[in-house]
Amino acid sequence: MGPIIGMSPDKKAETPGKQEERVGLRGVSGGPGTLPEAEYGAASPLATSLDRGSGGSEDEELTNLNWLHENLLQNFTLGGAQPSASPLFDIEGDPGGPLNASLSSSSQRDSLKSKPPLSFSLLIYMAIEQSPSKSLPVKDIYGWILQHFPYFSSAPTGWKNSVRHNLSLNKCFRKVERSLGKVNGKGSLWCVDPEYRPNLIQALKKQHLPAAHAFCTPPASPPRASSPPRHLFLQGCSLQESDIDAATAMMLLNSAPGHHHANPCDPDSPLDLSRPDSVLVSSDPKQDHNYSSMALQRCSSRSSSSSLSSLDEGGPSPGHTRSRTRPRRAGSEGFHSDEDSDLGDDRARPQPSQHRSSPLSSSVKRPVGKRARREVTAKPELDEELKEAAGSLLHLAGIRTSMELNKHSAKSKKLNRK
DNA sequence: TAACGCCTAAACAACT
DNA sequence: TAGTTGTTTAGGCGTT
Repeated sequence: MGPIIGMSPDKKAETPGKQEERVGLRGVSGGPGTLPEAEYGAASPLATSLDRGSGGSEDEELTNLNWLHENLLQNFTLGGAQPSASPLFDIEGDPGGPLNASLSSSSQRDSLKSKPPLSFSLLIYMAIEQSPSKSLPVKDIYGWILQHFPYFSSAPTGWKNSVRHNLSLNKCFRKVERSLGKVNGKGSLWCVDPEYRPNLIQALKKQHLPAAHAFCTPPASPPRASSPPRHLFLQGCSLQESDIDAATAMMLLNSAPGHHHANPCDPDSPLDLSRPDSVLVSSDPKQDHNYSSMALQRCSSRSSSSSLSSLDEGGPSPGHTRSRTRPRRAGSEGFHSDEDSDLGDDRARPQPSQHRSSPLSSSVKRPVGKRARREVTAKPELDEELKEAAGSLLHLAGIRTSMELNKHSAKSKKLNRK
């Protein structure tokens, strides 16, 4: 998994030195966008023990960890509303957070200059999810990315093209008609298709899980420089998969009816935490290294064998091999569902561009029926279940992480004695 | 080696 | 008219 890495700024030589001027994320001026100030200006409750105890030998890893730490966790925190309210943010017992100290390290400066090891799909997803309305115009997506990833501020404008390309091509994102979402301004609002949100979440998890494990268990061989950790390094090395699941649940909590803002795409269908398969968690280690749509399809297929999955209704269907038979160009990016299967084999064949470039194509090509089906899951009585489930996960994450921290600190003491 | 995922660039049309 | 937005195509690279 490293197309991003492969196209690192080093290769492209797209990292001018002016990045140094805006090392701190908080130093980035408020971007355009509708994001609340809390998302940008929140203090750093996330300083990890690693930030403080970073050794020079781990600089390579810390660069990436800090990158994720700084760029994602501090901002992608359950909507960014109250980051410090989460157990995951408090367990360090350092509410203030040595952000400045952290940012003073050269590794973090480097991390901010590095291209984020996340696909544009996930960047867009995070941007949209962090927006109060769960929808953003392209310009605000630009702004969010610029805000959180200063790398792009000095990168050639091609990345914007890539963003638009992703929005258009990636089925995870839906365009909201201007009449619904935005009266003024140019362009449409973009939101995350709730049907694909589990996929995106899964992808997000797949980004960080492998390395999280790798960090919990010291790697036998030094990590390759070309493949930095792609994970959300939550609270140092003490995270386990369940913790990250909890973190994901926290993230999802932001989408819960009682917590999330109106989603123009699907205001009534938050991710159903009461359904364990809503968040596709794979236990297959192989899938941890692949957040591709195929992996997700396999994953959903697997999970669907034991229970009814939301993706079973609207997502990839078992044995669906569309992406293999279809020219990869047609929607090769992003996460696929059986949306295409709804259309039959028509989509399995190359289609003239005229079909897709229809003025109404973007709004018509997405089946409406599935929306109605999904609404069934959005029962008001599920709200409490959602909250309880997420709360339990939060609690579990906090306790577990604290326990792990204690273990970790005890281990550190042992080492210090030696 | 092929398939796949992702990124990048480019072109074009539509819109503001 | 210029800039932005959205769509599409093509090609390259890395991973599996």
